[in-house]
Amino acid sequence: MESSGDTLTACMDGSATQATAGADIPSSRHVPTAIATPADIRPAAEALRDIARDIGNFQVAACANIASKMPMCDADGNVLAHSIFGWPTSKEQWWKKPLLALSSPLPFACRYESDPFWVNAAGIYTRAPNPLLDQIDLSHFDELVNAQSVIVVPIHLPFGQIGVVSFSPLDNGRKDLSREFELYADQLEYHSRRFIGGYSRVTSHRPWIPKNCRLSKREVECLRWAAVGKTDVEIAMILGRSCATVRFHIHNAATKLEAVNRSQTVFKATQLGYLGSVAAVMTGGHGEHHDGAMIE
Amino acid sequence: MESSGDTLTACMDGSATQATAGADIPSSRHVPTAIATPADIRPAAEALRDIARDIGNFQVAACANIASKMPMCDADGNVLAHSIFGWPTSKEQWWKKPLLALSSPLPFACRYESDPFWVNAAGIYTRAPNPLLDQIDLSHFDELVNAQSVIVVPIHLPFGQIGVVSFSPLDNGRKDLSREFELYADQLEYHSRRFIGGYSRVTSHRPWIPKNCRLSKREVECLRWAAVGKTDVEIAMILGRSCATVRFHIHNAATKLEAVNRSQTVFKATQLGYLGSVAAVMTGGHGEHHDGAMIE
DNA sequence: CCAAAACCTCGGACTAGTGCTAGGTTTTTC
DNA sequence: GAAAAACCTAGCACTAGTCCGAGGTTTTGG
Repeated sequence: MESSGDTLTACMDGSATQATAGADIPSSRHVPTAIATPADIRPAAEALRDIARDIGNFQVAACANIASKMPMCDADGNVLAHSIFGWPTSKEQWWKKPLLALSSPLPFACRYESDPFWVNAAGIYTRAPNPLLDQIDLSHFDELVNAQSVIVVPIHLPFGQIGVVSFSPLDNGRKDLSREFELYADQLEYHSRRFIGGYSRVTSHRPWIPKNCRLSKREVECLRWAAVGKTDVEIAMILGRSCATVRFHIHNAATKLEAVNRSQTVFKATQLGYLGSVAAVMTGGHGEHHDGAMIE
Repeated sequence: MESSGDTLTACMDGSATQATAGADIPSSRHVPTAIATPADIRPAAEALRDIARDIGNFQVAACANIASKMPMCDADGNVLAHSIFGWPTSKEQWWKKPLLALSSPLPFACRYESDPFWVNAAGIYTRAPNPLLDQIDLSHFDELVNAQSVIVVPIHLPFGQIGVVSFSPLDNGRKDLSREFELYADQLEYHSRRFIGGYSRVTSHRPWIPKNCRLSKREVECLRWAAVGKTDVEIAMILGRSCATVRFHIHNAATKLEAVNRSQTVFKATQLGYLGSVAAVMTGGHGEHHDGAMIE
């Protein structure tokens, strides 16, 4: 209990509230779950494990990218789930069952929510209502998640990457985590974010360099409609331009993003947040009540 | 100074560190920057403004979606930048200049980084190195950002939405925020995240419901290659399958995601994190050293 | 254990959509 | 007022999407 408590006091409260009064703060605050180099992964994972245990007797499960089945490993290639977080090493399909909670409804919920939440077989409990989570199928919760309940921290990262850290009570059988969630969600979120963010930074090299990717207004406008499935002809009608013009703009955007075709252009533009979210609302909508153009 | 100090002590430290010892914690901790309903937007913005001022005499600038030029407004339609954050109301192109810091290099940096950072004309300073930020052009920093330096909190949200909150010193002329960043980044990040996250939740309705969007392994595999610009023929060669099979899988994925063509399929799959990040590394790469398949 | 339901593998032909090259026009910038 | 962007247009070769079809394999559920 002391390890997590001290750390948090130091990094989240103590320094900040007194600083304007001129208190002397150590210039390099050590956050145990932060990761700067691959060598930090193991100690950071251990720190996260200890914090979770001390706070509420939780077992940790972490995934840096819900799109990948690659397990998280330390600098020497040891799987964190086994070597640190204490999940059993079942020989076959070890990643399917025990890599925890990630089998089914949890990653789905993470796609739709950025705030921490907690789950049991009866529902998903968020701090603020999110209708999208109500549609998630929890019918096989018990089998898919090795616990009666679990606290989940979704972590949305650049380039469309989604990570997740889940905390399940070692005292199995607990079905209500509302109190723990209320108390510890902020801390768990903070450390999870540091951990997953740092891990992603040091492990995934992204050599992609869209040098001059300053898309123009028209280009984004066309891309936006293309992303929601409109064809050249439709976009041309919507924007009141010729079909060829639409193609020109999209081709220009592709050049700037160093993409070879329309799909890759949409993909890269989405990853970079050019089409973010607003387009989603248009999918089922009637257009016209959208935001209009965007920052050029 | 008292308002922010008290609040932070209560919500981030006090409760957490003592809870395991059984201290009695109020069941509903009030976070002033949290937003549950549209009516909360205004008080939350005021709280954020006050916190920023009290902490380090900062002025706030916020954008819930860097892809949209729509300004953030309260429930009555008042632009927060003017009515609360205190930015001047220039008649023409008000959103271009003063909405401030958001004009140029800042949103770009937010696309590549999920951790808070601070910037001046000489560079971008992160807690951990990020090569992608070194390529950003800061040559016109002074004109584009109405300050000599600024602390930036990027906020990555579901559906590929990217928001940002920036804090610029009211004491203009300050060029070094390293100390302030060290001390306050965590707090600023916490409140910014609550504010932007809550704002996005209550303002953007996303009626999109991909009911059964459980993509199969092959489907994601094909989509992944399609997203990086491979044609059907290329994907067929890569996977050792026929061209018809590749089309079958991608068409199936499109059906599940309720997409009408390939571009929209890639778009939706990207928004949902199915193609996240891993594919980016393949763009400039030589394939094969990728993660392989993904969770089905 | 069997059956149903997914999933996966293929082929061909036709239509709609896209990529690309080569221009011209308008607007912005210096 | 010239240069540089950005914007607009057109036609042709190619690619992707659709519709038709056939079968095999793995999961699911009774």
